[in-house]
Amino acid sequence: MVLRRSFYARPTLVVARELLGKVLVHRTRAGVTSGIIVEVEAYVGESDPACHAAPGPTKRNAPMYGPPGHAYVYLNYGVHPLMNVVTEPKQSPAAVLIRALEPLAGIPLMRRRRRRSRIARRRKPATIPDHALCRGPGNVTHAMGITLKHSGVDLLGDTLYIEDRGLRIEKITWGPRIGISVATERPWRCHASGHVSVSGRASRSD
DNA sequence: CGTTCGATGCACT
DNA sequence: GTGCATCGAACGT
Repeated sequence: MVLRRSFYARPTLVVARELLGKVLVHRTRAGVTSGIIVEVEAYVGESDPACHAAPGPTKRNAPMYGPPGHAYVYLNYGVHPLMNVVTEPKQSPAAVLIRALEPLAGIPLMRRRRRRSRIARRRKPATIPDHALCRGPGNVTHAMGITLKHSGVDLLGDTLYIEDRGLRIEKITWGPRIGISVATERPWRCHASGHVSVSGRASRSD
């Protein structure tokens, strides 16, 4: 069943934890891709220096100031769209970054998308293992076909959404968020402990 | 094993 | 003009 608005309209750290085990689905003309969410990060409001809402409202971060249950997608390093899910009940700018999935449906399509992505095109052909297709936030968006055009999209629509399929991830680990230089003491990243599709090296071994 | 570094585009100051 | 919530190849140890 597709997650309702009320799922997202809760404190960001709660939504982050609850997103583990849920299934992200994207339906396109090319086909359906989906995967189990196994790694996320919380970015919580203007008081969080690592959150894109820290400088206040801008054109880019506008979706975070809107209703929960929408996507906030932005381009990172000129190469990678990163996908967030907008959270919190009111006009409180916060979101959860989707960092890794365990691929379920559309694995051949994911692999095709990864191979034709800008970075992959420059290097020699190498077969990407299934479990690495959506490992890392940039890889998630490439494999799922998520672009900047999805920023602001309602996740209660019928093309990009998140489902509860009754999966329960028992063991999770909280730790510092990756790739940021401020507020590194806040343990606002969580992932399925020891999962092969989780990004980072030390992270997968615990 | 570990670290460094280039690619690349857009929003923001 | 600057600086990224990254990726992975290429190098050093």
